[in-house]
Amino acid sequence: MIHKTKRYLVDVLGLNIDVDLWSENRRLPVYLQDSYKFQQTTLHNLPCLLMIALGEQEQTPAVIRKHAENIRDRWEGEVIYVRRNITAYNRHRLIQHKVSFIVPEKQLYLPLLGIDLREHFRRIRSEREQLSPSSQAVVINVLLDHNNHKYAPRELADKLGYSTMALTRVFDELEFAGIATTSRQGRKRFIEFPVDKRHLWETAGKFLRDPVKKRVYVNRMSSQIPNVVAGLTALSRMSMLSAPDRMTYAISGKAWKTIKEEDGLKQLPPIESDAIELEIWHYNPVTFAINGGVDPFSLYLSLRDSNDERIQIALEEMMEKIKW
DNA sequence: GTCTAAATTCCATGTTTGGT
DNA sequence: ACCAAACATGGAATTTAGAC
Repeated sequence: MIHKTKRYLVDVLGLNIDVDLWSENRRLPVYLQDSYKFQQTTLHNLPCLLMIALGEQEQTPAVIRKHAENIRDRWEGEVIYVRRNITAYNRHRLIQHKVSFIVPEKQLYLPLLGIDLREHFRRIRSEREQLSPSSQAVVINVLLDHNNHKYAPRELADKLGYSTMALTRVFDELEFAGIATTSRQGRKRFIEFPVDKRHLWETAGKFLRDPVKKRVYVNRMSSQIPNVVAGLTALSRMSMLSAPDRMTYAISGKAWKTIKEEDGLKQLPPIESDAIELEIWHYNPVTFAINGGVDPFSLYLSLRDSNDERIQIALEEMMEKIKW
C-alpha cells in the first residue's frame, strides 16, 4: 500500500507539464501564478490539485495555508502543497494547519483522503553501482583462477559457500553490469568472463567495493581467528612498505559473529597500540587467502581509497607483480 | 507421461543504515 | 535512541527441460 502510493507519487510528480492550463484559465492573482506551478491529478479517484512551490525560499505555514485556501475556492477537490523539502518545524505547523502536503519521495500528509501517513519516504538509493558481496566474491574467484573463465552456478556455490539461488542472482547482476555473459544449455546455466583477466579487472573495477564492512580492535589473538593477514600487514609483505606495528587480520562476518559470542574477546578503542586489528569482511577472506594473507585484488580494494602516498605506491608495486 | 536435477520464485530472517 | 527501509542471503516450494 505504502509502496504503491510512493510509486504513484513518483510517477505523478515526475511528469513535466509544459503548459499550465489550469491556472491560465483561472486568471489567478499574480502572486499565486508566480509562486506555484499547478498540476491536476487524481489520488484514489479524488481530484487533486498539486500546488508546487517554485521559490527557493520556504514560505511560512500560515501563508501557505492562505494560498491553499485561496486555491481551494476555485477548485473542487483537494489542494496539495508540494515542496522539495520542508523543514521539520514547518512540517509540524502545516500539520497543525491541516494543510495537505507532499515532499516528493519523502513525506506525505493527506488528511482529507484519510491518509495520515506522515511516512517519511527514504531517499531512493541511486542505481546500484556496487556489486553484492556474493557477486564480488565470484569476480575475485575468477580473477584468481588461471584455468577457467566459464562456470555453472553449482560449482561456484560449492566453492564459495553460497546457495545456488544466491548464484542465480549473481549471474543476473554480473550480466546486467556488463561484466560477464550468461548462456544456457538445457536447464544448465553458465556464466562466462573475459579470458583476459586484466580486462576483467578493469571492467569490473568500478563495480567492486571495499571488502571491509567494519574494523574492530581486540585485546588478543584467538585460535578461532583465521590466520589471514590483511590491511597494511598484508601489503607490507607484498611490497617495500615497512610492516606496521599492529597486526591486521581479515575475517568473515559470520565467523566474527560466532567468535564474538564464544571466545569472549575484548574490544578495545582503536588507540590501544597493542590491540589487534580485525577487518570484518563482506565475504569470506579465507576462500581466497594466499600464503596466509588476503588476495591482492581484495587487498587493493580495501586500501585504494587511502590518501597516504606510500600506501598508493605500495599498492601499485603489488599490482605490477601480479601474474595475470 | 513420469522422474529428476538444476534453476528460479516467493517468502522469511537477521543485519545494517539513514533520518528524525 | 529508535524506527522502518534497505540489504544480503537462505529455506521451501515451484518451474523447467532433459532422460527414460
